[in-house]
Amino acid sequence: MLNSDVYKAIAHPVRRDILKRLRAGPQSAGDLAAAYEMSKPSLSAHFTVLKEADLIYAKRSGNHIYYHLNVSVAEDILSAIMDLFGIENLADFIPPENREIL
Amino acid sequence: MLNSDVYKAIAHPVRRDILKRLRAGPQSAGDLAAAYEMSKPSLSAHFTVLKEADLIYAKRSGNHIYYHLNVSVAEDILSAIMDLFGIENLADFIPPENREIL
DNA sequence: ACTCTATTTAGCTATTATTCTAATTAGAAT
DNA sequence: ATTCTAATTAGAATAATAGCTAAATAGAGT
Repeated sequence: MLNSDVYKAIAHPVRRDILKRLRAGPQSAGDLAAAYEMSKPSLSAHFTVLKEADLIYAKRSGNHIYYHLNVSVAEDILSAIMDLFGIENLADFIPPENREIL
Repeated sequence: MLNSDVYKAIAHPVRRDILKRLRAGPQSAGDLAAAYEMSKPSLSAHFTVLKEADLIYAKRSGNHIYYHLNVSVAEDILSAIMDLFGIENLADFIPPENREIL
């Protein structure tokens, strides 16, 4: 089941932006910090929230810490939100021009 | 675009539960209040948050106020979250046993 | 062992969220 | 017009979030 902290984690715009940045691949805490007008400790706190929600995970390499997006929870979030709205037929949400992928 | 308040709105378990209840159809504020061990004013505050996020809307009938789920924002939320995780192929998230619906 | 760099933890303050009780509003019905 | 019911708004207390600076930790390199 979906970690309930996920909802709180994605409630903050900076944390959502961090997730988007990590889509392109892992990034170090410092690289991420450079992207925001915010102190490193504040960013670090956001990393902690995202980690506790299991949305990212950290790997140390040397004295850098690289954060990775945990894509595996995405499916859980999507189905939880579909459940929230009682959406059963996911196909309705695939735009017509993409339907041939099936 | 998706109202940014949506994320905060669904961050609270009671508010998520309210949405789930409204899937079955509109319900009055009082009926909803009866379902929670919480004062009516507190529930009312949650309704306000959900309204501001455009997730529900109210219709008065007599001296009851009926809350309706705003299903039309569901698609927006789903695509925003897919975007968050860089998911492009939604079909990957339809379980095999449901794929014949397409 | 010392130092340098990267990052986190600690401690603090300000803001926002959540809850309550009491008071108010809105409409219906007598 | 008064009263009853349904729901909200007002006001206050407490808890949680988010930001900062300063201090601590972890590992790499000298």
